[in-house]
Amino acid sequence: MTGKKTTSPIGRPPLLRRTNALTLLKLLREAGTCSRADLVRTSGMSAPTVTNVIADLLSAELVQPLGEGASNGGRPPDLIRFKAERGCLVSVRITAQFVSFLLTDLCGKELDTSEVWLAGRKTTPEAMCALIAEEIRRILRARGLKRDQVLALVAGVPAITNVDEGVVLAISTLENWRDVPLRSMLKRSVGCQVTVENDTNLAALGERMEGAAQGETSFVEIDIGANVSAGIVLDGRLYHGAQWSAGEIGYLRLPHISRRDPVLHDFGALEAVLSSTGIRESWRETTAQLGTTMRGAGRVDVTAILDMAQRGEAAAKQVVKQRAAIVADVIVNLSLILNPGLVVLGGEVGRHPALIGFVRKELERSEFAVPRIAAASLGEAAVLRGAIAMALEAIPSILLPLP
Amino acid sequence: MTGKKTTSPIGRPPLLRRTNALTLLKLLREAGTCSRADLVRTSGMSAPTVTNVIADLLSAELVQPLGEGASNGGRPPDLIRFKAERGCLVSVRITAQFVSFLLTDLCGKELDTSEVWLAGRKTTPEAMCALIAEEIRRILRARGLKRDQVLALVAGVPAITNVDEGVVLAISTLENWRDVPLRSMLKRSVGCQVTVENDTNLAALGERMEGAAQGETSFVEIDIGANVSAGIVLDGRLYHGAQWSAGEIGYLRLPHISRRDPVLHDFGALEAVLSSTGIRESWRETTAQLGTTMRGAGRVDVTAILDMAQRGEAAAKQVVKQRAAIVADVIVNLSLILNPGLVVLGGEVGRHPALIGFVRKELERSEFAVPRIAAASLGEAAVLRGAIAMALEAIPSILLPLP
DNA sequence: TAACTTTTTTAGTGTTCCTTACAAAGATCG
DNA sequence: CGATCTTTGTAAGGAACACTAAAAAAGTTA
Repeated sequence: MTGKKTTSPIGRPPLLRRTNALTLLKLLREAGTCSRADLVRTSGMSAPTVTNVIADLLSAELVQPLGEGASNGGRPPDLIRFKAERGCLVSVRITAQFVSFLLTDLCGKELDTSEVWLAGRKTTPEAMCALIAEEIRRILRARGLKRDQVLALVAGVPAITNVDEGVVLAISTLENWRDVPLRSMLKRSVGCQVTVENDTNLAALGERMEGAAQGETSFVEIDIGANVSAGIVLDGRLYHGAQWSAGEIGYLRLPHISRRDPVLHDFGALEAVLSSTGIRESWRETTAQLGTTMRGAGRVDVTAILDMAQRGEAAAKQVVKQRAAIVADVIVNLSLILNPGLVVLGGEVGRHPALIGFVRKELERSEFAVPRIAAASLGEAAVLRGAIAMALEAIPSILLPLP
Repeated sequence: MTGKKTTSPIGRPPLLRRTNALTLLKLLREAGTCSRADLVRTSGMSAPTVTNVIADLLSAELVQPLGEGASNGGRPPDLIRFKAERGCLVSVRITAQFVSFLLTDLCGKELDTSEVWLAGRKTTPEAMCALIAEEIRRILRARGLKRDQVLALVAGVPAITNVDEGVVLAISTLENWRDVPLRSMLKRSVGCQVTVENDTNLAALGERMEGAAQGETSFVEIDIGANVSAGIVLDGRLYHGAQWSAGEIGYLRLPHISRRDPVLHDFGALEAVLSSTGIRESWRETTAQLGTTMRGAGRVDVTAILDMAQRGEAAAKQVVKQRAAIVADVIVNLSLILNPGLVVLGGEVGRHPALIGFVRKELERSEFAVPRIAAASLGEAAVLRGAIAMALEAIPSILLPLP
C-alpha cells in the first residue's frame, strides 16, 4: 500500500516543458558540467528546445553559467552546471542513544555532520523534535545558510513506519514513542518537506547509492546488531508491504529456532539469538562452562568476540558458526521467496568478516537460489547517506512542481 | 531485473495526444457506455479536446458510436463505447497433461474455450507450438475471426520463466523442455505479440481480476497441488526477482522439515511433504499402520483425503493438520518478509476448506504479521483468466503505439 | 584571409490544448 | 404553444511547445 493516487494526469502543453526540463536536469546532474550542445546530443531534443528549457532553468537559478569552455574546433561552448548550492538537504538518524545529522548540497556532497547524545536528556517525541530543530538551526547558522534553503529532510528511525502518513509505530527502546506523527511534527518545526523512513530501509538505499549494492535493482539488506531487520529493494524501489512491516524478520520460523508466535512489542526468537545481546549471552555461557581462565570472559564487546572467531579461537568460533548457520537459513528463505540479486549484511554483527565468511561457507552447498553476499561498506554512515539518497530522488519534484 | 530501458522519452506534442487518448480509452473501458460529456466530467479535459481525441479513436475504430441516448434535460448525448470486437485475445495454459485455451474479446469477455489432452502426442516444444497454432486457427475459424485480429497471446507454463526474453527454464515433467525460447517460437507460428509467464503468477493475476484478491495491491498466492509455488504481487505488479525465480518456495527451511539444500531439477523437502503426492504417501503410511480396515486405504484422490479430514475422520485429520502447521509456518515467514495484505491459497490442496480451516486455527495465536487468508475462487480457470488479465493490460500500448 | 567547424540563437511552421462563443436539440414553463 | 432554459457537441482563435531551416557567433585550419 504505497498509497499512490492514480488520477491520470491530463496532458497539457506545459507538461511537455516540465518533462523535458526534468530530463535535462537529470542529465545535467549526471554530467556535472557540460554545454547545451552536449545536452542536445545526449537528450535527443532539438537545439532550440534545449536552449529554451535551459533558459527557464537559468531564470529559476537551478542552473549556473560557467562561461566559455575550450573550443572543439569551432565556436567554444557555453558551459553550465546544475547549481548544487541552490539549496541543501538534511538527514537525521534517530536512535535511543543519539541523534545524528548530515547536511549536504543538492548533489549529495557533505557540508556538515553532527551528533547529539541523548544521555540525560528528555526523549519524548516533542523534546526530540525541539532538539532536532534546534540542532539544524545551529548547523545552518554555522554554514551561513538560511532556513528556507533546506529543501527536504529525511529522518530514519529504528521502527516500523507508515511512510505515507509519516507515523512511527513504536520505538521499543524509547518510551512515549507509540504512533508518533513524526512527519507533521518535524514539518511544523523545520518548515520543509519531511519524509520519515525505517532506518534499515535507508541503509539499503545508502548501500545502493555508494556502497556494496551499487547498480542492484533487487536486493535485500539484512542488518544484525542491536536488532535484526531487513530493508528490501525490489525492481529499484523500496518495498514496504501492506502494513509497512515488510522486512521484520526477527520472528522467522526456522529450524533450530524455538518457535515463538509474533507478539507486538517483544523480541522474536530469531532476534534474541542473532542480535548483539544474544551473542554476548551465548559467549558468557560458553566461557562460564570453560571456566574463567579465558581472558575477557565477562563483559566483552560483540566485535571482540567476532574478532576472536576470525582469528580461529575455538570457543568464539563455535558461537559465531552457530549464528552463521541461522543467517544462512534466513538468506536461503529470503532468496527462495524474493530471489534478490544480492544480499548485503550490515550492522555491527552482520558486516563482520568472521560472520560473513562462515555464512558463505554454509551457503556453498546450495546449487541455486543463492544470491551474492556482500558486507555493508558504509558502516554507521549508511542510514544518513541513504536518507540523502532518498532526498535526492525527491529533488526534481520539489524544484519543478507540476504546473 | 525486469529489464526496463530507462531512456527518458522526450516530450513532443504528439505525446500529449497519446497520453490523453490512453486516459480516455481507460475511462471508456471502465464506464462501458457513455457520452463525450461524461468523459469531460470524469477526465477533467476540456470538451473540445475530448471531441478531438474521440474523433481519432473513432477513425482508428477503437470506439464505436451507439447513437443517441436519453436526454438529461437538454440535448440528448451521443453515446459511444469501447469497441471490444475490434480484436481478440488468446490465453494458453501449458501443462504436462493438457493444453487449454481461452479466447476473449478486448474486454476480457469469454468467446470460446477449449482443451487438448496430450496423452499419446509428441510433447517437444516444436510439436506443442504446432499444436497450439493449429488449435488457435481452428478456434478462430469456428468464431469467424481472422488471424490478424488476435492482438495478444499470453501463455502460462509450470516453470521458472524469463519473461523479458520469453524463455522457459525447465518443465520438470516434460522432457526436452530446457531453456525453450517459447515466446519467439509462438510469435513465429501465431504472429501476434506473445508473453510467456509462470502459471502461478498468472493465477495470482486472475484472482486479483475477478477472484479472491480483488482490489489487493500486495498479496501472495500460494499454490499447493502437484507442485508448491507462490505468485507474488507487490505494489500492484508481479514480482519476479533478479533471476526470475521469486516464489519458488519448495525448498524453504522450516522447523520440522528435513533440511535439503536447493539443487536444480529436484523437488524440495517442503514440496515433497505438501504436494498431492506427499499427502497421498503420508495417507498410505498412516492407513497401513492402522491396518486395511479403513475404506479407500490404497489409491485415494487427495481431495478425498481432505474431504475426510473436513468430516472429522481422525486419520485424515491428522495428516492434514500436519500440513496445515507447515503451511502456517510458510505463511508466517512470507508475511514477516513481505507483509502482504492477503494470502490466497490455491491449487487442489491449497484451496480445500479443510486445509484452510486448520491453517487459520494455527495462525490464530500470532498477534501481528498475520495477513488475511482466502481460498482461491477461480479454480482451474485462474491461470487462463490471469493470462487474459495480463493481455488486457497490454492492450493500450498495442492499440496506441508511441508516435 | 578564406573556408570550415562547432555552438547557439532566430524565424517560421505544425501540434495540441484551452477558452470563448455558438449551434443543435430536447425539456420546462408561463 | 412558443419562449426560455439545459445539456451536448463543435468551431474559431489564442497560447504553449517542439521541430526544421537558416543565420549568427566565434573559433580553427589551410
